[in-house]
Amino acid sequence: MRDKEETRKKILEAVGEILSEEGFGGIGVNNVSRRAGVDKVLIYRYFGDLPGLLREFASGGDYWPSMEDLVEKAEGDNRPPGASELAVALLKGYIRELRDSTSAQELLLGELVSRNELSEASARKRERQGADLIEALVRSAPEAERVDVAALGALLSAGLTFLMLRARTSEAYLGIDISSEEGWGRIERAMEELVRGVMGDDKLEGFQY
Amino acid sequence: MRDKEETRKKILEAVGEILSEEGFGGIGVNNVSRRAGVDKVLIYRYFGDLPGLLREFASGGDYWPSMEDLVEKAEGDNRPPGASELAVALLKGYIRELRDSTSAQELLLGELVSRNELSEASARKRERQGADLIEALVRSAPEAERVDVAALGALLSAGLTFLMLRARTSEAYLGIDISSEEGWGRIERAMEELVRGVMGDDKLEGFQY
DNA sequence: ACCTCCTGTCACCAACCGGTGACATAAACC
DNA sequence: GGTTTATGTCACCGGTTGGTGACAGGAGGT
Repeated sequence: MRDKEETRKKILEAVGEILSEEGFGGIGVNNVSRRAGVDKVLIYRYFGDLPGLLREFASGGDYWPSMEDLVEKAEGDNRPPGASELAVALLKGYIRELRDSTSAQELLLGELVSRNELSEASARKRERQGADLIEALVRSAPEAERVDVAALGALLSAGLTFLMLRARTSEAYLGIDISSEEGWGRIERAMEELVRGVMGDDKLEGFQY
Repeated sequence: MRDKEETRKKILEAVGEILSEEGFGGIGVNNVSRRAGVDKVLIYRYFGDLPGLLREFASGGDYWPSMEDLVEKAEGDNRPPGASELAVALLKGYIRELRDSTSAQELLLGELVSRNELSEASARKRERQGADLIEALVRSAPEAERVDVAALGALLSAGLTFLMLRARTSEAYLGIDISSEEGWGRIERAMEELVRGVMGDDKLEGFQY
């Protein structure tokens, strides 16, 4: 009868380990309990069932880059420039952060393949963060009345996310080598061009003349 | 001792049915044989093992919209306009075709979640088709020297694909309602703006003045 | 008629899945 | 000290997975 909280922590940690090492498919009562060095019946006692465990993991996890991280990573040390630069920096920060976090990738993949389980909690959490981010971007973008910033952000971040997930099992996508830094450079540059083309300084320069 | 080819066909058809009705997760020797009304040992005799069956299904399937379909659906009845209009039309055709084909979605999802199985064959097939399409687009686009058309196409089609897969398990993404036609209208319009902003007629109009 | 070969049927395997009931044991309270 | 209560252990359940060996039966060749 040592430490209930300790055991709970070990179980939750095991979920994170499996997620980042074995992937979404490795999640299961038997595997989690084995990895945590704990009897699986404790999972049922402390979390109800497997979905309950995943729900708790998803709601309490720090597996996802916070909006503050992204903004910080995005702004760097120079003063806030135009909205297009901010958007580009945010998206770059997003994709770089995501490329480093295998558990975030697995979570994303899990949300894609099946609803119910851990999907809802983590999806809701990220949805809220993302919506905040978009809202902040809309506020700082004068062209928000002209273009649908939310839809643009959704489409571009979705594209980056898909290519990231895709890179896990495939080496190329439409001829782009998404397993190399060179390929990701092309992707980032294309993203930058797209953003600038729509809300970028091209048009601002035009207004200046 | 009736018809070996008939049995093979029934098995392959069962794979397709499961894919479109139960999803990628429903694929399995037992399930396939049950649905085909056939003993599962025949799967091993005729296809070696499960990966072999999936490989054969993926290589022989017509589950994927051909490039001709897309171009046809894209061009409609007016003469080929600018490259940006063609690109927009192609992407719209792609996403509409994909939204209708649940088996294509499942295949895509399967490629994302695990390599090896049916992923390689179908991925290679689509990769080839997609690369052809991009190549055709590059040829018809005078701005191909200025912008990386392949990277743009990859990013945008990836974004559309992700949102499509996402809509299967989630209702919203970054505040966009991806379960409604209204939300998809916003996505399509955003995509159109992005393409036009980079290789669009905005700039061409500018040149006319 | 006989023998061979191929198609199809059936029972079975070990390993896994999520989940449960019975029981030991150690701490906490009286 | 004795009793209660919560923590942890163990064996087991039915059902699923991918995969295999033995055998029936019908078609074709001789």
